[in-house]
Amino acid sequence: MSMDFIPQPRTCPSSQEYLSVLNPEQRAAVEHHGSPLLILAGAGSGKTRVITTKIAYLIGEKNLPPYSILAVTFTKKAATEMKERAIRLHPEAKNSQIRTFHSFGSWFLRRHTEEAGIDASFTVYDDDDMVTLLQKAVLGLTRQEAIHFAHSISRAKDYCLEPNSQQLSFIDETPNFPQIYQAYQNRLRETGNIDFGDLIMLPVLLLERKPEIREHMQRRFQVIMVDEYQDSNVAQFKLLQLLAGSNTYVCVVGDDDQSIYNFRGAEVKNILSFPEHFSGTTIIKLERNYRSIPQVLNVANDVICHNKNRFDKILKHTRASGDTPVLAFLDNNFDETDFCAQVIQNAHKQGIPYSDWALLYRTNSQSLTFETEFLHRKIPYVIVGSLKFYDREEIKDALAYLAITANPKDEVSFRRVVNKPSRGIGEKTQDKIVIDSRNYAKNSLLGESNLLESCRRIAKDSTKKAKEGLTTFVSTMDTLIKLIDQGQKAAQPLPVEQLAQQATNNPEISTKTNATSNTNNALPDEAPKKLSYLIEQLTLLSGLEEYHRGQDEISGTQRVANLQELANSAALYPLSRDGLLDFLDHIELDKSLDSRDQEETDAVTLITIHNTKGLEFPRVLMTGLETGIFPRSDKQETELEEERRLFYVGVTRAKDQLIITSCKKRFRFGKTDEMYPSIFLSEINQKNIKIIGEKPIGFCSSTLAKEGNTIHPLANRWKKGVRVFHDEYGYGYITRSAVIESEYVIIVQFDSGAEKRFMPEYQNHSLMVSEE
DNA sequence: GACAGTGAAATTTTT
DNA sequence: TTTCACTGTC
Repeated sequence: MSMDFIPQPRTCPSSQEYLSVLNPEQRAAVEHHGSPLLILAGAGSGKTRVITTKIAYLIGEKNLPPYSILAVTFTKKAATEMKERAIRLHPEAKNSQIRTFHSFGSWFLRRHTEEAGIDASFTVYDDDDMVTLLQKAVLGLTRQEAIHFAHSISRAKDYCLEPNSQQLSFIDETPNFPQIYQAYQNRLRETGNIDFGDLIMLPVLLLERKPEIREHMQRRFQVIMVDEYQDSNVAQFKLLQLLAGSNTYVCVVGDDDQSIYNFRGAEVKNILSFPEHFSGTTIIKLERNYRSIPQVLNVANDVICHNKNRFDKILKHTRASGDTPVLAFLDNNFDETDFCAQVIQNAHKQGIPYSDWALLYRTNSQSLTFETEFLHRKIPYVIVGSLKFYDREEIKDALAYLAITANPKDEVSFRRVVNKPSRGIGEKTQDKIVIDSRNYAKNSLLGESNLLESCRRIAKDSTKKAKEGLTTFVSTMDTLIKLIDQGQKAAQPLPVEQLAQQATNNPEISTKTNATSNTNNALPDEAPKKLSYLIEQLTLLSGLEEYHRGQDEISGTQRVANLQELANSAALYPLSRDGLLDFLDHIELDKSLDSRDQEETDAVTLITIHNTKGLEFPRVLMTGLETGIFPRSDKQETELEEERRLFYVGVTRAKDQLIITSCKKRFRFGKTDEMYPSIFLSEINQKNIKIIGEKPIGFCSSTLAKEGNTIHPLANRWKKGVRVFHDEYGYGYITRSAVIESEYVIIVQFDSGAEKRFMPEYQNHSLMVSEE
């Protein structure tokens, strides 16, 4: 991780200084000790400040060893920022564990691979890899089904449910789901690798079953803090419980209004029931918002108060008055792109830096038009979170070669590249090799299977073409493995020191720090021993480069350049097994981060709203506020409430300026769809927002009648849930009704998927209540 | 086993 | 519009 390279500030504030900037509640939270602590912190109330200050305070004032502090959060970006800020307050914080939950899981498992029954050089399978493996573990699944079950398995792991759990039906009611899960799990263990869910679940199981590991961890971490606690899932909650010994100080921070990951297994009840699980809990509320101007908070409050399932709380504003947020109605998404670009450029002319701006959207796909336009206008931007780079075919291929180099049992990566570029090794041959490897593992006393060994065996009685192909592949892999092992040898001298250091009570000044210094002190060998060298060799030897060079010429892509960039990004890692694993971890757990260490550039941030959690920006453009996009669907009340919380999160990112856009038309799937304003827009009180552009017909902020209260003459016949038929659109249900400027309006969700708005009074016979 | 041609589906959100 | 999974032919 990049954090090891963050320059330390010349001067650090004294504890007097950093405590004096806190308000009484924040200060109480920092100084609190002796019982579990739950901090209920509204948006922008300075909770990251509290956590980082608390870390500095514990190290500086309470003389706690930095490595005994564990602070976890959810997104990599938030973790990085937390670490940076903590280090600014106290340089020793660099030796504290400040990580995402998943990277903590990885850290933990790397130290306990044997007990966990996984390969010492394990890598992490992503969702795609899960699907590939599942299709091989359970034959006959279509891709769709495999995606479905892979999803269910992930959910099961979020709840820490094993294949034999009685509660699995709660996740997926398919009768043979437990068998499918079990088959997948067996196959996964055969590869020696793990998936994302395992990063949390395996540590939990290990801590449950191995008292000595648990006790060691509980001694190790005297303080555990969790940020964004409202988004923890059951497995993460269990992990926290197991890590916390009787003497561990536990402090969690969260806000139920910002819970936006329920779809991924997050349980708001974790935060609600925290005091029950940690007896004697002290609760501190942070209700003063320091981030946003009052006008922004008004908009946020207008909307969030429409949620029924929430604690009533008051966000008190502390800042001086600013500009009223703007709601811009635009004709179509190209106008939207233009408008946003224009706003940013105009501001730039007046001296407002690009980096003041964040452009928010609901789905990653929305970023594309902005990217094109910004490139065109030469507006610098950075994209956060889209899998852009690491999701590219050529990059995934190269990474698969690397994964096999690390772990030759990696079936998924093996299948991905054994025949790429084409070597005449089809699926049949692949199956043979994998089966051979699995049989070997079962029959051999050694128990170690190895796909490369199996390739050699199978090659013997294969057709000429396949034989040649296999030989080429195996010799490529052999060379790569030799390279990395030579590198490892070169890096030997220091790991001894590392062991010595571990003996002294400070187990992991991360392997990386040492490994990096290894390279610097490396043996006086010829070439510089960087991991980039391995990647360069890989792309050449495997034939990937040549293959993609051809592709580049045909379709004008940049694939060879991308491969080179991947190699460059590995320059910070040593050519060794540890270096390779670090690199792969870094990529797998941190796809959001740009491969280049983010230089301080003046650029607009393009980001999904989910990814903004924990971040703030001086100026925010929130785009695509249209029904069907945001909220995506309003089928279910609970889902709508989560979308509303997401809106709340987006709005409360803004410090000084907020602009919201909504289009009447949107071009997608090769055609233009008519769009309607998001329901959230009508929940904003008229006096709190400045509307520009032509209002869509029938739109009026904050006069949309609440459901059930409608007393319009038409309300009885045309009410929510009624089945209707339309001449053109067919059958559908009324999903919403309202009185808008004294007109009765309904929204119909048609079976065809279309969603339309009608005024029944004027529909005559094209729309009627179905007698079906 | 490779490849060209087809038809249908596609956009949640993340580690 | 683009992409990807599936089918049939060589």
